[in-house]
Amino acid sequence: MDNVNLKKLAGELNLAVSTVSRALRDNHEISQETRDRVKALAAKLGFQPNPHASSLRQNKSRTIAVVVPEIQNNFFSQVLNGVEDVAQQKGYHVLIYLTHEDHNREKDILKVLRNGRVDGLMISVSNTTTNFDHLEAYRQTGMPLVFFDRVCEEMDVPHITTDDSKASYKATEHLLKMGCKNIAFLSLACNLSISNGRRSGYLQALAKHGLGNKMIVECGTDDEVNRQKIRKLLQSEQRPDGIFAAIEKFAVNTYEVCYELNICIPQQLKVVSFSNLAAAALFNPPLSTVIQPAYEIGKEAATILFKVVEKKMLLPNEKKVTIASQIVERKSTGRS
Amino acid sequence: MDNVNLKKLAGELNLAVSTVSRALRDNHEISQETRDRVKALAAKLGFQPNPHASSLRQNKSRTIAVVVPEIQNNFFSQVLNGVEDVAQQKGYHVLIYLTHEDHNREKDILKVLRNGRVDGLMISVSNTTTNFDHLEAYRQTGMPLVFFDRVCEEMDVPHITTDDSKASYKATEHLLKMGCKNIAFLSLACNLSISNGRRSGYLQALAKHGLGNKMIVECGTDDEVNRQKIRKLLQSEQRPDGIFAAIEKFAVNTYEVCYELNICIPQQLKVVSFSNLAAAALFNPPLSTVIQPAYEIGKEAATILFKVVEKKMLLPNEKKVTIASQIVERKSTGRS
DNA sequence: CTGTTAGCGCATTCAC
DNA sequence: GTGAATGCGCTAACAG
Repeated sequence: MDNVNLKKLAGELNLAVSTVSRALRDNHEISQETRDRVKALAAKLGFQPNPHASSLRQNKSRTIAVVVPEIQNNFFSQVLNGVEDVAQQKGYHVLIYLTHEDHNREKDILKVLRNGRVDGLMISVSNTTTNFDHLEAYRQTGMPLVFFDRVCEEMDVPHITTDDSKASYKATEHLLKMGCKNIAFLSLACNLSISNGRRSGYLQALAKHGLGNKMIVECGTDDEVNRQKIRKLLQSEQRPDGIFAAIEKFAVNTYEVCYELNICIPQQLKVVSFSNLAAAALFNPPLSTVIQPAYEIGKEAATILFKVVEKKMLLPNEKKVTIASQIVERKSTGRS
Repeated sequence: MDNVNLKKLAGELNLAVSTVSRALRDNHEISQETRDRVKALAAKLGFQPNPHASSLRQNKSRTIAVVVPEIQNNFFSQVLNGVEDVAQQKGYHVLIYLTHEDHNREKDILKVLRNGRVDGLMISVSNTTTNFDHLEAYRQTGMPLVFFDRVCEEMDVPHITTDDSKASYKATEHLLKMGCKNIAFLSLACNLSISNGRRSGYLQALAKHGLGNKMIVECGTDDEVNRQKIRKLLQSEQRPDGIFAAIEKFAVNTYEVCYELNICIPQQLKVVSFSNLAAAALFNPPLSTVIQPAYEIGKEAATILFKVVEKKMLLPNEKKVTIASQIVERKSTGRS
């Protein structure tokens, strides 16, 4: 493999390596003529500087890491889309890591990244993460860090989230408005440290409207387990007339159980869910959704991360960015 | 930033840098005792070797690149999931690049990767790619390359695909079996070079059953344009009684138009589509789908790529891997 | 078994 | 304006 490098260019042009290096980086000490010659040859030979050598020398890699629980999920893939757009535009590279909601994987990933492989890291923490030492250790190295969506509120780093609590409040209120008296919340099994705005928005709405009988069912990753829990809920004595699902998956599980038990949506049960699925409109019946601004979150998080990486000052309002979610009302919460 | 490196470890332990390096890599020339001492201190100080230095020195980066048209798409995100699983297990890192179906972006990305940043590359080419010089140039550097899903058949590198043509044949035959006489195919606007098995499977099935009246409608990325084309199709004189969508998006557009025009699925129109959307079962009516083995494709492609990277011989059957898609028949193609 | 030396490719001093 | 020399942190060849 005849790698073309600075030395080779220098040889062909009878110049010093350092001159070539400077010419390519448009250093003003180099004459225009030399710059042009160097660039012409570089283009001709398809020269690409070795990124490891540059990174080693300059102690920066023009690479960021994105750590997410999963990617089989419209929300995170749209976030990644936003991140990649900004990164590509700024000439950065994006490393992707999946934790699969596993705290240990998350720890391992962060450990490996604590060494200059990347210039910065953005993460949405796993829901099994109860302890933030690994994040703290990462931050201690001085490397830029940004949280998005699933944040660690205790840490003083930029957060980019949606208005979970408010959106959740509105979604619950919407169910109440449509006549529900008895609303269950299908919650992510969440530890205390991770912000749990969705749950609190639900509770606040119930409290505000004087409905104390909260029903919170914790669901997880296993579809069959979720269906069992929902089945039990819908067959219980005080069966709810409304369900608010914290994530799309749980709404899907709810639909499945309703088909199975011949429960009519929305007549017998109204359903609303956080979801970024465009096809929710095609469901039977069309699913009312709380749509998170996923792409924007990714874009914003990346933009802020790059600002930190490039040591620009953050404006005060860039330290906690909240982008509003949007409720789309469809038949699943319609009047019977 | 008090970076801990080999030199520092060596200093603290009164050893040579090279000894420390070898100890950490479990070189058998180093005494067990020394190895233990070194490792203990490394663990204590949280030492992580600088990846750029290693990469520069060893001329490999333990990193691969995945280039896909988009990620907002269940198929590609499941592929990525498979890739990441294998990579994480093998201690590799994954760079992700999106082309947004833009040939020029694809070219730029490949150009930048032609310099040792990654040890190998897997790509599903953009549908605007008509010229493969950039891929050929990449391959010329000797770097491992693997195609998946959208391949360039002319090039002699491993291909991992699903049995597009066969699956497409079966899906079309399924529509025929359910009574369709007039089947339209909603096709990706595809150039000739990219394998177009889906279209040929459709045509073969029609030919086999003596139905010559093919109807191929080329759809694209813009939803509204697609809907217009489908609207026109469904309002035409020889309106089809079956639609086979090459990708999920087009099926969604079809449903939207059917709702709008009050066309009943499956009574007036049967619909089947390539799709990896789990929620297709919840559609109104549930959508019959051809499910591609996306996760497996990612896993297999990554496994083969790593084999090539590690210079292992490929078995003959690893050069062209085909993993079967699966048809799931639902109400959208049911008897009226 | 361990130390010394050299060099990966590049950017950056410091000379001239 | 340009060149020579240095070192980023690591691994590998060669000594001993």
